[in-house]
Amino acid sequence: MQSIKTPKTAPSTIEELMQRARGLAGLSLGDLARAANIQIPANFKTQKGWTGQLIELWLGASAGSKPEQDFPELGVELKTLPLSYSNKPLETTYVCYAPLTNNTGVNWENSNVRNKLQRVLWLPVQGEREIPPAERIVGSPVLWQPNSHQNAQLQHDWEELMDMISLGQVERIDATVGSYLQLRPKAANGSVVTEAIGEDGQIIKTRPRGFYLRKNFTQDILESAFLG
DNA sequence: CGTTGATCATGC
DNA sequence: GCATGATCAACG
Repeated sequence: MQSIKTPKTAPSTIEELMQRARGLAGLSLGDLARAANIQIPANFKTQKGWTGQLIELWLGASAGSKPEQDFPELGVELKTLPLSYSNKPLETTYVCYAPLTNNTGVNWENSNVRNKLQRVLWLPVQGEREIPPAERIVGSPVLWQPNSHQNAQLQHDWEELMDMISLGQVERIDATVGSYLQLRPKAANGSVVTEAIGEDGQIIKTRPRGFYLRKNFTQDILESAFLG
């Protein structure tokens, strides 16, 4: 393995970001972890976000739990994407928390979903569970922006879901609603609750929800990128 | 076997 | 509890 090192600063241009990302392609997560002196888990049962955090380190993303893009100055969100042997996504992609109350004035244009998805750097990684994390190979990065059709469908899904949330139907939303986006529980465990709007407009307690991208959608994104 | 709902680690 | 990074695993 060559003498590559983790960057100490964020990339100042998208081209610099892409060069860093392309430099990771073909390397294993074990290569990257060892070079950064990071312990490698045998599986992800207790460290589900390990890959994403490792790649963030290697690309110089600003760590933190702020609800904004990974590279705010570049307007780029970073997402790792676990792929099967046939190069299809093995998991859905988390986008952001879903606001369940105080949504007056929130629209698609100023939504967190749109902000996050305006420009995404996808970094595919082998994801089959039988491949130990250390041996999983990083793929070629894909810089994506939604085309007009994708943007329209995302907006449609977002509006449908947010309408249901605002109309007190959050408990009637399951993961089948939405064609690109879906809404699913997002919490440390089942005892975590937050406020939402109930059927009669009253405040209720419910499990926090997050927006996710369906696998079929992220698969389309990858295929389009590699078909040119 | 694919999807939905549940869950894990971390920082504040 | 919120928000980041996601994958796990029970179930239909």
